[in-house]
Order: sequence, then C-alpha cells, then structure tokens
Amino acid sequence: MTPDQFIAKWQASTLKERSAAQEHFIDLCRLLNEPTPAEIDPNGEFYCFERGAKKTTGSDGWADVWKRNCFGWEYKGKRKNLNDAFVQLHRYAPALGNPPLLIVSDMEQIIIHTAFNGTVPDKYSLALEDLRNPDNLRLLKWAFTEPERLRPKLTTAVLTEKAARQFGELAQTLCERGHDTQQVAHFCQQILFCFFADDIGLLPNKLFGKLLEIGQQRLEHLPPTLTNLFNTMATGGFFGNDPVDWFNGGLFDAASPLPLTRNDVKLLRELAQLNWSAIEPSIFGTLFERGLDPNQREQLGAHYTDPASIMRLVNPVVLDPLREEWRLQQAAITKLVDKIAARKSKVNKAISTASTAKLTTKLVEDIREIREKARDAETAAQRQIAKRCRDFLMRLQNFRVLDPACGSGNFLLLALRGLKDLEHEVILDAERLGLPASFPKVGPENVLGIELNIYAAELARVTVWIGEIQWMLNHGFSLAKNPILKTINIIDQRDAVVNADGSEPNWPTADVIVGNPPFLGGSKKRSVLGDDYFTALETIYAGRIPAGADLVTYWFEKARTQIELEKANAAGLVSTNSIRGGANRQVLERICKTTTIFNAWSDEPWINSGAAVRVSLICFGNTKLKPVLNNAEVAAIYADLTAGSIEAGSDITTAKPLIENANACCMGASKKGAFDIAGNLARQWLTLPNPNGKSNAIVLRPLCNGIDLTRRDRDVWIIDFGIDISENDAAFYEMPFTYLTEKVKPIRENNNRESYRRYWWRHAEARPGMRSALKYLYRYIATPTMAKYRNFSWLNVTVLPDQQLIAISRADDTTFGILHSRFHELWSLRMGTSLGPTPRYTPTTTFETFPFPIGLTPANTGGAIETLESGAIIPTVAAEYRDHAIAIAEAAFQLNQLRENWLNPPEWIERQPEIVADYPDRIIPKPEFSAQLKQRTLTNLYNKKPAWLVNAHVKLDQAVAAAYSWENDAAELNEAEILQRLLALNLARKKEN
DNA sequence: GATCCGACAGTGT
DNA sequence: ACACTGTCGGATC
Repeated sequence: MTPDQFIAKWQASTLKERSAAQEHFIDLCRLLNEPTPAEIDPNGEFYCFERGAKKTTGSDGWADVWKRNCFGWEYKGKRKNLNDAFVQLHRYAPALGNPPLLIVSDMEQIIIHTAFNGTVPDKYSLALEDLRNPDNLRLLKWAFTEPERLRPKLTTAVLTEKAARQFGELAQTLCERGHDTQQVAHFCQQILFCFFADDIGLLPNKLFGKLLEIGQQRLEHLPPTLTNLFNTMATGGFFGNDPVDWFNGGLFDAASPLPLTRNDVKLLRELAQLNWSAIEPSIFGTLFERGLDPNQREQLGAHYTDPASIMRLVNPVVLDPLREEWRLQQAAITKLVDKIAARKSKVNKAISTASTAKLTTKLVEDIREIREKARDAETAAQRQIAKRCRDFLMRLQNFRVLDPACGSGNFLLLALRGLKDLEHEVILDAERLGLPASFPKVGPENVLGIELNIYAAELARVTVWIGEIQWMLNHGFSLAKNPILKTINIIDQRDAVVNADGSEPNWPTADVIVGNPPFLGGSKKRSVLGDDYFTALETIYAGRIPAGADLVTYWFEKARTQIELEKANAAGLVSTNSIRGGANRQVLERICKTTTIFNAWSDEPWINSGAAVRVSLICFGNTKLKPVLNNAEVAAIYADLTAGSIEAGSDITTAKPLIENANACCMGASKKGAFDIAGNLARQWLTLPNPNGKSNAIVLRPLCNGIDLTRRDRDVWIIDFGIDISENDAAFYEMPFTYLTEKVKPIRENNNRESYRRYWWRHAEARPGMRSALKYLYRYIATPTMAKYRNFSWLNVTVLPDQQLIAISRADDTTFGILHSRFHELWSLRMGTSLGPTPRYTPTTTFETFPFPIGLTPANTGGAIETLESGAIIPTVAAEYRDHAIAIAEAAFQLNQLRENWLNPPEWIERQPEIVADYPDRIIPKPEFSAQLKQRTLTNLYNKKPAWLVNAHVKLDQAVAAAYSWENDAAELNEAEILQRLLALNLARKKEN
C-alpha cells in the first residue's frame, strides 16, 4: 500500500471504530511494511489485537493493539475525543507491561505519546496528509521496531535540576533583597504550584503564564493581581472571566506576593516555558536548600534523602510485606478460580454422560441439581474472590505510613507512589478476575508526617499533593475537586521527640514508620540544642537512651516503643553509621530485645551537601520477611548490624570487658589547649636557667600523637606540668609558663568546666592513672586511636602519649606480639567503632574485651621482664606458658626490628643524642635521603605490604595461634571462625562488673 | 585539586 | 577521673 492509497482510503472512510480499527491498523502495517499481529504472533503473546479483552464488561480490552515493549494502541471513532483513548491507555499501561509508547488514533490522525520512565514526555501528532512525508513514516516504523529512538532527550531529573537552579536563583534574589525567608519560601511555593497547575490545566487557559506576560508590561499591577489570583485559588471562584477551582490546602490561604522586578518576571517567564507537569516534586527539598539562609539550608539539607536510599527503606517496610500479602490472596483466589473450573467441567461431564444415556425424569432432575449446585458454588466463590479483592483494597486504603521527621516529604511522596502503584495493580488484577473497575482510593490521607521546621512542613504538604495529582493524571484518572487540595492534616508541624512543655510527644498510630531523622552526635547535643532541650531529652528518655547517644537514636527508640505498644508494625529509618557502636548501640540492642532488625544496610556512603557522613539504613519490627543485610539474606542481624546465626553465644555484641585486662590500657593525656611547641623551641628553652634552679627538662618532653606514629615524627614537644604542680611552682619555669599564660590561659579560662578553668596550666585530663601505670617501665606500647591500620609501636616512657594514642603499659614483646596479631586486629576492627571509613580503637570495647591467650593475659604480664639472647623481651609467666611467650616475643621483636629498619634505614639517617640525657635519640635524615625518608611512614608501608612484612606477620600469627592452641586447625581460621572462637573465650572468662 | 587520613575539644559517665 | 565522639582541615599524591 502506498501513502496515497492509504490516505485516500481513510479520508473517505466513515466506518465506526470497532469495525474499522483493525482494518486501519492492518493497512498501516502494509503501508509501513510491518507484519500484522496474526502474521507473526498468532497466539497473541506479544503482539495482538484486543489485549486484555478477557474482561467481562464486554467493552474494550486494555488496548486495541498491543506490541510488547513497543506500544499500546487505542482507537476512537472519527472525531471522538482522542484524549479519552489516551486516558484509557494510561490506566491500563501497567497491565500492558508499561510500553514506552502510548498511541491513539481516530483513523484521521495518529498521536504518539512517549512514556519512558524518568523522561519528560514527548508527543507526535500525525495527520493523514503527514504520511506523505517519509520522515513521519520512519517515525511510525520506529514505533513498531525501535521505540528507543523516540526516547526523549530530556529526563525529568535534568528538567528538575534546571528548574530548581533557576528557581533557587529567584529565591536567593528575593532573600538578598531583605525579604523574610519564610515569606520567600511560601511565595516560591505558591508560584511553583501555579506553574504546575498551569501546565496540567488545573488553571484555565494557561492563566498564570498570561498573567506574567501582562505583568512584565505593567509591573506595578503584578502584586495586586497575584494577590487576587491567590485569593481566588484559596476559595474558588472567578478570576476575571476565567473560572478558577478551589485549591485550598493552606497553600493559598495567606496571599502575600512579594514585589518583583522586571528581571524577576523575565526569569519567571522563562521558567514558565518549562514542562512543570513532569517536574519531580522532590526538587522542593533541594530547591529550598539553595538561596535561603545558611541555618535553614543546613536543617533542610539534613532531611534531603535521595530516592534510591528512600526506596531501600520503603520497599522492605511498606511495599514488600503488602506485595507478599497480595500474593497470598492471589494464591487463594487462584484456588477458588480452579474450583469453579473444576465444578464446570464436572457439570459438562455429567451432561455429556447424560447425553448418551436414556433420558429419564430423574436424570433431568439430577442434572438440574448439579447445575444449580455448581451455580451456587460459583456465586459463592465469586463472592469470596470479590471479598478478598475488596478487603485487600480496603487494607491499602487504610494503610498509614508515618514519617516522624518528614522534612520536605520525600519519604512520604515515594511511599504514597508505591502504595498507589500497588493499589492500581490490584485493581487491574481484580478487573481481570471480572470484578468491576474501582476508583483508586489511596491518596495523601495514607501518609502522615511530623516536621518541626515550618517551611519544610509546608513543603511536604505541597510535595505530597503534587505527587498525588501527577500520579492520578499519569494513570488516566480525573482529580477529585472542590477542593483540589484537601486540608486533611497530613503533616503535623511540631517536634517529634520533645513537646514544648518538656513531656514526651505522642506519635499517631500508623502501620509503618519511615524516615531520615536528623543526626547530631551525643557530645554536640547540649551545645547545639540548648540546655533546656537537652534536659528534656534526658528526663523523658532516662533509662531508655544514654545521654551520649546521637540525636537520631531518639527516633529509633520512639519507633521501637510504637511497635511495642502495637501502634506500628515496623519501622525503617536512616541513621549515621555510628549507631552501630558505642553508646548509640544500646538503642539498637534495645530494639533487638523487643523486636527484630529484618533489613539493614550497615555502612553506606551518603552525599549530603558536602558532609562526609556515612549512614546505616535499618528496618525493624514485626515481619514475616527473612532478614536481609546489605542485600544478602542472613540468619539474623545483630545490634552492631553484622550478620550472624540465631544460636546463642554467636552475637559478638554480647562480649564484655574482662577482669584480667583491667588497668593495662588507657587513653593518652588530653591537653585541651596549645601546650605543644616545636622541638627546636623546646631545645632552646632547655638551655635557659630558671630562678628555682631547676631545669626546664622537668616540664618539657617529646609528645607523640597518631600522626607521629602513622606518618613521620613531627618533632613536637609538650609543656607538661604533670598532675600536681601548683600554679606558683609552675611559674618558676619561666619560658614555658609565660608561653602558657599567653596561649592557653585565655582559652581555658573560658571553658565550660570549672576544673579546666581552675587548673589551666595543667593538661585538662592529665591521666594520673596512666602516669602511674607507666612509671616503672622504660617503654610502652602505643596505638593511634584513629588509623587506617591497626598498628602498635614502642614508645620511650619519656614521650608523652597524646590523647589520640592509646597507651598499653607493658614493655614485653609478647604482649606487643599478641596485640599485633591478626586475632587482635580482627577483634578490634569488629568491636571498635569507626569514624567514616576509619576504624577507631577504644580501650573498653576493643582492648578490655579481648581474650588474650591463657597465661599471657595482661594480668599475667604485669610483672618482671626478662631479656632473651636475641634482645627480645618476655614477661615472667608461669612455666607452661613460657615457650609461647618466647615464640611470640621473638616473632614480634623481629617484626618490629624489620619495620624500624625500613622506617629509618641506618644508611639514611644519623642518630643524635637528645639534649636531655634519658630522652630518645633524635633521628636526623641525611640531606640526600630526606625526600625518600619522608615516604617511609607506617601507613605507606602497610599500603604497600611488601612480602617481608607479610611473612613477618604470618610468623607472628602462627606463634599467637599456637598460644591459643589453634595451630593444628589453621585452615579453619577464617575471619568469622576467629571471631567466634574469641567470643567463646570471652564469654567463658570472668567479666568486670 | 582530589583524595587520604587523622585532629581537637566538648561532654557523658 | 576516665573515656568516647564527631567531619573538617592539612598533607600528600
């Protein structure tokens, strides 16, 4: 068929839709040289007429023509409203597998709507005459073969970003002009909603766009005109000659348009050109992050969560369980359908048997009875099917999702969309079963929010409503009007964890709780939130949440309580990843006691306006779903968000501090002030006399912090007046004292703590305990609190450990070796907390819980030491453990020696005695090697991991394994097995109380 | 100029 | 008196 023939035939045709549609389509196939459905898919599996025509209503199928992954195609009679056809296609798109193209035709024109996910829809209208143009024919052909070619370039994300950027500029301009940020926010939302309403036809005749056009000419009229429009929208009525719907929802209640400049209006008119109907409402959040004042930006920013992360919570908490429920219903329904079919075949069989038999009255009667019974059974079954569908739809309609920290409403928006999608699927499934089509009832009522920030709360309302309207229009449903925005109070503007009067707030009953509550570290709570708020938190949550816990944990505890009180079924919340350890973990432990963590992502990167926070996503509550951790099914999820078996004694979070490890490990001195000075300044002072005749060496010593150990020694010294020198005595050390008077005193005098203010010349936490523990040693073991690798080093006892070092008061190589073994490394990584990706070593959780090999625990190694022939030093231990002590010490000694030689090759350095006799030698690089020496850091060494280092560690690990008596089953010693064995040892030993 | 990697000081127990 | 905690800035590639 040629284009001319096609056009001629269909211009002349007066056939009505039903009779002509298929003929038109087949002609079109001939024109495009495409196969017809019957030619390539006689069974109608992927390409057919009347898809979904199984419906009992007797009317159309879901589409007149359907080609999988290409299009749904709907015909209407000539000059009938094509929009109706489009609406129908939209509605059934999910049942058609969401084809990328929705095509409607009245045989005179063909309109192709693109419907690719996440793109701004395009529309192509082709009249009959247009088919003479080969370009248009090619376009149609693509619809059949390569629909991807019609994919719009513009994605909703790009459109949204563009709109948000420009809109943000406007907001910023308005703020800079001195307008109140809240007014700016409110005004911007009104405008935003008007753009949206204009584009989807909620405002008649593109009213708002026209108004801006006029406004550009007559600027002074714009504010009163806008006021007028907003007021009309608030109540419904007429704006000039145009009828305006009643919008309500609070958005237009307080009309207070801000004065706009000519430039603003120009910008607005540019913005009006964008396709706002395809806007992604979640821009509302990002929109107001920009332009508004920094404090607000921070608060709103804290609530911005990207959609993928949101769905990681919404799916397991909201949608998966409901899908599972519906799957079970469907299974039950299938059984009923089978039953009906079985009855029918029984009847048929009876009839066919009867037809061969002799017809008697009794037989007639029997058949009648069988038929009736079958009919009754069918009716009953149908009724049951209908009831199951109805009940489930009712369940969806009554389902409530609460976001108690809803910010700009993104969680609620996505939860609502998910629920609406599910409801729609169920409605279509029900139609397929022969039930009448029902109107979707899930809507903004299904989501509830609590939000303190007044802009965010308003933002959330608008976000949810736009989401609702978009969904309805995109699925071919008309909007419920009068008002368009119902004033149902879905967002509660208040504090979610503390009431104004200091009491505990109630949360509304809901099926599930989701959200991204604000993060604020325990020690920052008081200063950021204020004393009153802090006290209120402390009072309300006494015994439930330790005061040192992150602010985020209050939402977890509240949600847990709601579940315990049966006011919610499950919760899915975002948290900082530090919830896995320290004081924060107690909250998860509590959750594990009363309910179950059934889905979690333990440590995910998070982009949040530049903050380098890492997060955990945690779902807990009543569920039938199997536990899933980091997208893998596991037997159980523990409070530290690790996987484990459900057997008792396998949860490593149950490990407790051991009595034998007490008093051997402590934090270094916490100076809190600029007590540190350059080495050369210290050396200069050491040459100066003091009026009391004492050397400055008494109060000056080298300082060592994490950087000194993991990188190169910075040669920093410290002014250290110890734990009991009085201010008067300190003053005799002239230079150091004067220095502190200038650099430290002014700051320390303003400290929050009385003792820090009073003893300003001493380190704030001078660590008397540590000092006495180290007193009789000549060296001690140190490890950086925060470091990429868990390394231990020897320090001369004259060196003061900074608070960033953990000091272990042992001088023997055996203890050094055990600590440096793989066993302790794994234990400390697992038991310790982390800051971002960097693990942190803490005395109580990593050291005190660690089960040393029997006979070699800190309780056994605190006594005398003995130097071996090699130079290695062992502790004096019971005879039966001596061999192990020696083996470990030799391996550790060698490891340390190799490492020292690599860090400071004798060929590259000079050792120079320090100016004070007992102090460690200075290491001076030979000038020609100083650049190379700079690279010789412990972190670099372990980044490289040369073979000799690995070998030395293997040897050490073997010696330590032997001390544990694990040398014979080395093959079984994978990470999990080691941790299990260590945990078993810990649990078997005596705990501290 | 991006990436790596620990700091410092506040505050709870 | 002891210890834990957060996320920005300096060093380095």
